[in-house]
Amino acid sequence: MAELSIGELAARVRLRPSAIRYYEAAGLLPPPARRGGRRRYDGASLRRLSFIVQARRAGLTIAKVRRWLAAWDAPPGAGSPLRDILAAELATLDARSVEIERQRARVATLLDCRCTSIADCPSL
Amino acid sequence: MAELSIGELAARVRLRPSAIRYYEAAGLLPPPARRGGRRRYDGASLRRLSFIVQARRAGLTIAKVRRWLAAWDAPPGAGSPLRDILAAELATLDARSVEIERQRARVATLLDCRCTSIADCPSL
DNA sequence: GTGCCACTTCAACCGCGCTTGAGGTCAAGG
DNA sequence: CCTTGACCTCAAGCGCGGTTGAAGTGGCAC
Repeated sequence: MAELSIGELAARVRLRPSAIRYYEAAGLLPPPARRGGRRRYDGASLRRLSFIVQARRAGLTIAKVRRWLAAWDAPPGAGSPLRDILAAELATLDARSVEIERQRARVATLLDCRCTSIADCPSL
Repeated sequence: MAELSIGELAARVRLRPSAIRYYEAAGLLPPPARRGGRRRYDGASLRRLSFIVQARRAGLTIAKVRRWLAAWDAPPGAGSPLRDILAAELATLDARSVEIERQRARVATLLDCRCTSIADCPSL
């Protein structure tokens, strides 16, 4: 698995090649090595991409992921606000989590109560 | 608070009036009563809209919210798969929750480890 | 009456996150 | 040699979730 084509890489993270090219153009993935004009990826690319995919699935925007990776890629100690950025991300992740938990509670409530309309539900 | 204009209603849920008109056009909110051509909302509208806003903040798409409300609005017992739909929603909410928790763990890991690049992070 | 502001409709536009299509290249298999 | 298929670039298009702008109306204060 030393080297992967864009198609193989895409298959590993369940994306389409077009999405990977898009991420590259968006500055999330560095331009990879090429052979015969075609992109060749390695294990590091795969790990970075996996991280991006996870972040996207957790609801982060492309812009946030980019800022994040950029902070991470910056020379360590070069005044990078990495820890602040990460901490802020933790906070927004937690906020999302809270919203979801709230909605979950509402759904559970609706399942329990026998009211006939959301607008009239007494427990809402 | 018996009657609300669209602007007042919007203020209560921190939306813009345009978003409320959009929801109405999208079939999430029933066309309200009018006075002098202007929409007039009551407490039931407010509760329904609050529910919609919460659902959106929890990450549900407009289409899902619509299907959901539609199932809820259907005559009770008329073969409405309400409980199934709600159960499915619970599952997707839980799935989102898991993704977020995963990402949170990754972030925490990154904060802990001192690696210099995401691609090289040993604990990823 | 005359501002003025919130409201009305309708169509057009926007940013996001990709996907799709046109038109071309490259490498392998028969 | 020829086809097949994955790849390349670049531009355009799409679905979502609204926002914005134009052109007009309602109702209240002065």
